[in-house]
Amino acid sequence: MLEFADIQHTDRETLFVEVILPLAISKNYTYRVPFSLNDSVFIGKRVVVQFGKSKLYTAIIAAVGNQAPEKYEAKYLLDILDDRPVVTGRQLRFWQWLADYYLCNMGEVMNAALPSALKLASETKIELNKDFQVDKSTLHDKEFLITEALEIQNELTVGDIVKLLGQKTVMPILKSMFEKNIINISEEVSERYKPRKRTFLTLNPIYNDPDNLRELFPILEKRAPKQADALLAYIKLARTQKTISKNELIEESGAGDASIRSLIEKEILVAEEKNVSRLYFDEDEFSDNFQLSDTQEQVLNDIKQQFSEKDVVLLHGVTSSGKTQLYIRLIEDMINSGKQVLYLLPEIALTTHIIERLRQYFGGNIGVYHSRFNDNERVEVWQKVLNHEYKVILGARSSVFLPFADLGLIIVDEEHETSYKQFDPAPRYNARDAAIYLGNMYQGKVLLGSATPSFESYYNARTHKYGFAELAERFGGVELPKTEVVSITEELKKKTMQSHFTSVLMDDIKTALANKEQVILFQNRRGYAPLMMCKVCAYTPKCVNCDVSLTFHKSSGKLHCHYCGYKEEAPSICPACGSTHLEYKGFGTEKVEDELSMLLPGARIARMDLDTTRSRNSLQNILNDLEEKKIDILVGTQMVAKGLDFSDVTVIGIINADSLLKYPDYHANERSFQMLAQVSGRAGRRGKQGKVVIQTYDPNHRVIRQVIENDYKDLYFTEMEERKSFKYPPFYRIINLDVKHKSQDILYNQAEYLATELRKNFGDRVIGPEYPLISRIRNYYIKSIMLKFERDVESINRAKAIIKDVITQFQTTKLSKGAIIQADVDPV
DNA sequence: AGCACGCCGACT
DNA sequence: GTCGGCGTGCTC
Repeated sequence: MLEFADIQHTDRETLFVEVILPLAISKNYTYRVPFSLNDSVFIGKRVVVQFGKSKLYTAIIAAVGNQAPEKYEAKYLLDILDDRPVVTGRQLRFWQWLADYYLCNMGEVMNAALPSALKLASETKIELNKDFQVDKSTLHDKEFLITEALEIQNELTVGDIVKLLGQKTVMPILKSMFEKNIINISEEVSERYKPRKRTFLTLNPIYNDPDNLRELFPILEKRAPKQADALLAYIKLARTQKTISKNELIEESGAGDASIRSLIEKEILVAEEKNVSRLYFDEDEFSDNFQLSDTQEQVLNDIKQQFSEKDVVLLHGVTSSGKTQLYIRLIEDMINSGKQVLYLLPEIALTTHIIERLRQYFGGNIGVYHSRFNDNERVEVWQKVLNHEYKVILGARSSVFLPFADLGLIIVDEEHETSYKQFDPAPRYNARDAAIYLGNMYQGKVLLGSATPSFESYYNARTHKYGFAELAERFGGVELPKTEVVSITEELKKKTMQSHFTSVLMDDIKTALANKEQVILFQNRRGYAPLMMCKVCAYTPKCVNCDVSLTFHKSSGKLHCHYCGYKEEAPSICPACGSTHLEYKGFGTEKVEDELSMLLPGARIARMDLDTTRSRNSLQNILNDLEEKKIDILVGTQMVAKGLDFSDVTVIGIINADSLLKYPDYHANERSFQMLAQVSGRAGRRGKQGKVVIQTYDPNHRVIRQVIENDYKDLYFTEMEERKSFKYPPFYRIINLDVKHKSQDILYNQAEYLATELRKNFGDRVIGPEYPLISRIRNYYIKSIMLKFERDVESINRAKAIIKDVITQFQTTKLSKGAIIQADVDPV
């Protein structure tokens, strides 16, 4: 802490800083800089400030000035945490853009951007005042309890005391105890980042002389064979890597810690303790160069060519076309020109072999960043990006926030993935879109890659806003899967259906099983049956919160709401008329699994949907089982489509394509279509051509017809061909708004009000709030409004201004403190 | 986000 | 009467 005298008795200029606090508040706050820190204030450094009554926060300096605020007395800055800024000016501009674009506060962006180890918040610590003896008999019960606890524990946090007393409001008690001098209350901030230490071993230089080494071995082998083993292992390791840690040696040699310690005592090995990175990297040189196929080579040149004119290029490459190899070439080019590369992947893909594959190529140059890393690891990556130690970052969506110095290229793989969008806490950003802006800030290039590009990106490519490149064949000449459309109606007529399975699909499944190959069946509904209905009075159980019918789950025996999670016991008699004739309509994955196991008793069937993957490791377990061929048939929802590499799946069955293709809403239809294409892309690997069986009641559906007419080529590919000529409606940009409030009535008014305001400007482009249903999550009712535009930036900005205005109105009217929780726009 | 203040109902 | 609930407003 600084002394009062320090401030008063210097005659230098008084500085003020504006800081970003890691809170959901709309303004930056101004603090006065003590003279002692005048030389060290700098934009982007972290500082400690007191905000509110007692809390200390880590804030980021956003601006420095010398103008004293007029309306209030600024508090002093308490401390500066960094010698050098941890956040660059460019990052701060990126944060500002993100906050504006996604309608949130800078503090919220800061929370998402900084690894939490860099944001220390204070812990309120309570201790006994040792200079003061209390007469315990004068204390109230609660005060007595706290005093007793402190005598044993020395130090408690506010949280501890809440638990101790079993009541929520403890501050008044603490306050009075502080005033009575019984306790001390202190706020402490502590650095949470701790470097990791490791012992490294080197051979005593004497033994670099082979003669000395040769003398040593027989002695060791006789007296201490374990030590000899260890030494041998060391020499073996030293051939392939520069540094050898103690742990590695123990693992390699099978010798114990003791043997290695005696080697150190005998001065054969030299131990040295070093701060070590928590991040794995090996020093292996890049593996032998692979060869690009002619097609790949062409496409690579095509992309480079387009980068000379366009900042963003969309690469549409069918599954297994070798996109990653193109990425590697582009990354190599960037590294050679000294620039950094950001390689974005959806969360789920980061668990796979991609990381390993890239590490092989780029060794210590590559950093991996995602949310499963612990905080210390994340800070290390952050620092290494800041210090230019990493040239390539492989990461999930949050890696767009890393402090790049010179970003030359961003690759967004699986560009269409919805997991690039953050939903729950603000900022509700889409990393793909943010990456495009980021690329622009650094004057770098952005490559969007996907086997099933999102429709927005595809549109942008088609209108020449983005460049476009195509990889239309699979790498290594593997054939694309053959697609067969089967009419359920026909098979019903011929009476060849078995439960939900056509004879065609059944035969294919049986053939696959006979060949020890695997099958994936896709049914985009979980549960057993999505609807229960009384045969007599047509009563359907509905969710008490949301306006949807409840889905029957056989595993729980309950009716579930898929919107809000509400559950109730499935009735055995109709609650409306008392009839016992209740029937289940439609079917979900549970039922498919159920019926299939009756038809194919020998097959090992597993199910993959939200219900079976809810617990931590279950998804991984299912994938492992599939990999190890412990599963013959996997029944699943859209989850089975998500970029997973299944080894021996040769047959994909779409149980009912109509459920995907008949949404009333154009956008939902697009998404379903994409899903269909993604699922189909999973068929056939490792030299085997796959087969996709699409079951439908409606073989005349546009999409289905197209599959047939296009000679069973890759489904998505043909659809995209179709779209080139814009036979189908133009693409919309959408603003999605979710309004939430605890009271249903107020929510309704708010949603109506917002919609009315927007309608004044945009008329019938505003959809809702009647469109989707009110849903209820925890204590909040949520209602969605949608705004559709033909692509027109000016309208979007106007709409955003109106939305911002309404948000402020909501915040300032006492009537309703509901918030617009989401406002999401396509990239501009 | 915290935390205080103020208003209300329900308990020793 | 006060304890504790919750809504509202403020924090440089």
